Amino acid sequence: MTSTAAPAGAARARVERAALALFASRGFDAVTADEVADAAGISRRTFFRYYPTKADAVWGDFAAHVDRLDGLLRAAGPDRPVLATICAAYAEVNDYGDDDLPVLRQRMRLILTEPALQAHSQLRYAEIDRVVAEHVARSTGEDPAGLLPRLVAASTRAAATTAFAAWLADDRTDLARQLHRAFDELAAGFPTLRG
Amino acid sequence: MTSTAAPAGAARARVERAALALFASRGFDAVTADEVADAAGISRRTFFRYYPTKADAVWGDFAAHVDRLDGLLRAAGPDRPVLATICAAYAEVNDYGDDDLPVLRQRMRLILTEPALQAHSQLRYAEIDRVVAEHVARSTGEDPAGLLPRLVAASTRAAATTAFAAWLADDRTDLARQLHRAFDELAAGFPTLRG
DNA sequence: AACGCTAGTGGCACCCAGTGCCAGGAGCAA
DNA sequence: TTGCTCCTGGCACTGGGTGCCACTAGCGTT
Repeated sequence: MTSTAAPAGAARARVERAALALFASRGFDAVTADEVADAAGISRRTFFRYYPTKADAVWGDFAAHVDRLDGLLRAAGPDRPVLATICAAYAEVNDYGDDDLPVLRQRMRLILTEPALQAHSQLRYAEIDRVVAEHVARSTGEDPAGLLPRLVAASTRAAATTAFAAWLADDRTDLARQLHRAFDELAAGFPTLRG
Repeated sequence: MTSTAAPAGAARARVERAALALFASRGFDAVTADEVADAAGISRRTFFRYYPTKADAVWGDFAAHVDRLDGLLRAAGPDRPVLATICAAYAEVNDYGDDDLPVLRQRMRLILTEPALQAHSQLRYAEIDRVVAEHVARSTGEDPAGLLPRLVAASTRAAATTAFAAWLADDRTDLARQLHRAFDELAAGFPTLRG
């Protein structure tokens, strides 16, 4: 594997691109794993070695994503408000270059739209929540399994996904702005509701 | 169907009880749909007519649940704070008698613990979010698809599920208290984080 | 050059969730 | 009895996911 004709992760990347394209054009359920494998030039069996489920092909290397988020949270100064730190970490982790933005849009549109992917996303979100809850626990000295860390993790993740949805619906605004809008509402206890 | 030997929904209830018991004792994935059907005394085919997926057998009549929530939100006075209304509605919908509490515990433990059910829950939560977001939209005059209604729906649902988790972890407190703790934190913008 | 080791690959068979189709059978009305 | 309707169960089929095994490519050893 170390150095075949193509570099190491090339096949994986090809699979991911093929999967995204097929799912986006024909719908997640209407595309079989065989078709994705064929389009990527590998066998069905190998496809399921790259990605344990069909849904995982949409997420790419999500573990690295979570690791980056974890690193950002651990590196954040303890003086900063916790919610601001989490918002900044979400924003930075999802700060793609202009070339990769269309891919991110396609990916998020699928995840937020297709029921099967929507369901699967909960499992991925749980990994994020774990990392965020641990950060809150470190910051406050509480048990990561306690109410507050879990609540902050779940709420901020709700804010993030809502921001993603708003960003998808409106092409003109950028993601960071939507994230800040959502987190500001959350941090202030939804002042708009009282107005 | 109108009146066979047993009342109409008896078979459905039997399926639900059998499913809950089997899933709780051996794990959701380790139990096949055939086994649940056998235990309930019906055929596999009929099982899938009662519940479209194996996971749905755990949720029982969830549509009625959502309808009740919707009714409570629509009936709430407009003078009351929105978050308080939502919290009260969540509490009332989940206010079971002492006899049914063990069933609720079993159900929620499965949903929050088993990965497959965790994933499936996202689809059910989406129905709740729709109803809550519409309520917020009615209260504020905004578009139900806008940022604020979606954000409030997602955040309050996060608070509710977190309260459920805390309730499951601690047998002594009741669910309503946990719901209020979580919603109070949320409504105040997590004051504990600043203390 | 021949040997063995290792790692990735693909084919095959299998299990299980979910679905479409069709053949009964129970109840009811005329 | 006949016809209609609704529920049920059996059967076959698709598709996701997995365990097993055989093959091959690369690489170091002798």
